[in-house]
Amino acid sequence: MVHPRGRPSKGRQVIEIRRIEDKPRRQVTFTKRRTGLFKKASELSILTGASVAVVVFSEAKRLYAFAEPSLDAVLRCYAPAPVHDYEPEALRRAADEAKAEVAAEEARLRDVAGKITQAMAAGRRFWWEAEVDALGEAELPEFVRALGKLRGAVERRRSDAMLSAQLPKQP
Amino acid sequence: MVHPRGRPSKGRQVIEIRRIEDKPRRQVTFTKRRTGLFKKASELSILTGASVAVVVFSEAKRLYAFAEPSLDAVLRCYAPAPVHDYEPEALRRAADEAKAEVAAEEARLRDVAGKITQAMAAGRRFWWEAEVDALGEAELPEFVRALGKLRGAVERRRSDAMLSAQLPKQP
DNA sequence: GCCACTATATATAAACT
DNA sequence: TAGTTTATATATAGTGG
Repeated sequence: MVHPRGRPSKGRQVIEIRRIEDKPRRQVTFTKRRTGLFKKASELSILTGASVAVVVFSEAKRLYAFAEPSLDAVLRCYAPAPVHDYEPEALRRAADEAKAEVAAEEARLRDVAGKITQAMAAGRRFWWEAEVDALGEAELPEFVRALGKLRGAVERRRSDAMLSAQLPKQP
Repeated sequence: MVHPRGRPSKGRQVIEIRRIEDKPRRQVTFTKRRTGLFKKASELSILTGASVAVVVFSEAKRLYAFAEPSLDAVLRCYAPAPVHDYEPEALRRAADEAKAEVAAEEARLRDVAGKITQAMAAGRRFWWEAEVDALGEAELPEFVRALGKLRGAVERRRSDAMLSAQLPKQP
């Protein structure tokens, strides 16, 4: 990089906040700012304990999403604490009760989730004017793949916890 | 503001990205960064034409949301073009009918939107997880049907009217 | 709790690879 | 088409009103 005369870069320039007409520039800006937005969302969640969800639907109809707390964080809340054999009967009974409570709450939340699913699917269609067929699996963007991986992690974590706790298995 | 000695401010300090334990500081940071996040989301949408939705739940269980395009913006897309006085009677009648239909659907859709918000609030830890399950389904929720109906009706009426009025092009 | 301020950390537009 | 660099615009931590 030789810049014998003049500056090596013009540095960041002011841009008006309105649609970027130049397509390549728009694409680059989309990528950079989407990354930045997700980072900010993550930091907000971590710093303040808020739950944050961000969904971005590009002009190219690609879906990107971020949500915190992550599945892992949620699991830490819901996974039963390891129960050791040497624990007193009273403690174990308490743990069992807590577990039942968790299971009930989980079921309730899943029910809500079902309703949310429908609403979100419908809402996405509405807000972003996606074509009906765009809702198909033509593209399984990174978000979906990531969630699939997380799901795997969920099950691993659960079975690990149960093994170490020597608890009877759950669905 | 008198600071005869020492700097008037320490300026922005580096902070680790982890939970802020001091409650008042956490609250202030939440407000500032939430504002910043929404601004970034807005800019991303405007600059690149992407659709963006951001939902934040504070620890205090308060809901903040941002969506672009907004419900209003989307409705503006579907609303029929303004009808001018010099337009033929047939066109104006069709446009009026379409407008009435739009108004009715709009009211209904607002109601659904409210439900979505509530559902998201209720299930904040699980909605994205639930969405994964929905991705394989080909079901058409009532919300989508309503939109399709609305759009179909508007377009049909517009083109019918255009034909009968023999107008050369759309606005 | 909400603005204003300042100094500084961070994000990013352009250029370039 | 994506990553790296540079200079600069923007966000924000800490402070006081």
